[in-house]
Amino acid sequence: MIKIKTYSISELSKEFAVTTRTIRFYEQQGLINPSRNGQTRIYSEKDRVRLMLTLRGKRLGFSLAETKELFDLYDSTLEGDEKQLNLILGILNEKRDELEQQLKDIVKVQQELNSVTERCERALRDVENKKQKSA
Amino acid sequence: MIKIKTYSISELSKEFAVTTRTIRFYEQQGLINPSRNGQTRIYSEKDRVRLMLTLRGKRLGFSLAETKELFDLYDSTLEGDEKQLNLILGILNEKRDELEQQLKDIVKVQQELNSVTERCERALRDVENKKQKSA
DNA sequence: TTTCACCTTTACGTAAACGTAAACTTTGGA
DNA sequence: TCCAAAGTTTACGTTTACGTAAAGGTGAAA
Repeated sequence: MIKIKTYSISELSKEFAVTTRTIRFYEQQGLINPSRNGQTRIYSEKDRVRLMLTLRGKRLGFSLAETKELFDLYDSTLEGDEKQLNLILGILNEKRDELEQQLKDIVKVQQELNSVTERCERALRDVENKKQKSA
Repeated sequence: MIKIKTYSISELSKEFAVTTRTIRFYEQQGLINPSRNGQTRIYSEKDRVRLMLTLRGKRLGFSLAETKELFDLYDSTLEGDEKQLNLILGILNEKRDELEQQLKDIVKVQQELNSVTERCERALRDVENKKQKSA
């Protein structure tokens, strides 16, 4: 009998710093699929990974529906027919383009942040200089 | 008399592919500040840039409130005292960290997308092989 | 002059992503 | 044996970011 590591809802909630409400909500939206021991939810490693991926997606502004779509795509790659598989590849390419755009956006915002920081540091030096003079 | 380029709401709405409702909403939230000709809004280049930045922020999952905070920070760099300026620099550093995290997230998701794509292409080749055999 | 495009305000509606409260069961310790 | 901790379902509430009428002003072209 091989034992596979499982997790309780509170364990996952602590590990990822989200409420149990959030985790149950993700299940309701079809993002995770824990098994049950009676009423109690039991989370597998796969559930844990999907939770992690869901949260990572969130940080990138993915909606839960988008993330679920990707999960469903992934699951269907093992059984899809040719047309289905080509469709999936198309969607994956779209996502790839989105991510490319996001990368560009991030770089631009980083540059803007740097420019604001410089402006701020200049202003700070000006204040210092004034203090110097008035002393 | 120097003429400065201005924009109507529908011009901006077309350029950035958002509804006029969206643009007015952003104004209501304090993100842009068009002047008026009678009732009609007149957008300056600064308004246009802020709209652009707001939309870029959105693509990165920034809330309108967060973006507004950055705009306000930027505006206050020219008049802030020392304490204020240091506070701003602190917030900027936080944002920088967030962006770093986002960059890492993007790279990971890109890798995952690639892995799904490969899996998908393998499945596609398998289908092809089967077709070959049965022929 | 009237029609059309474009602008306005006001205001209720909505989807997403949870928060929060109520009411209940289950289970391992003191 | 009894309590506290952790689990459950149900369901209404909340915030964000707009959508979607409704009702009206304005200026130019036909």
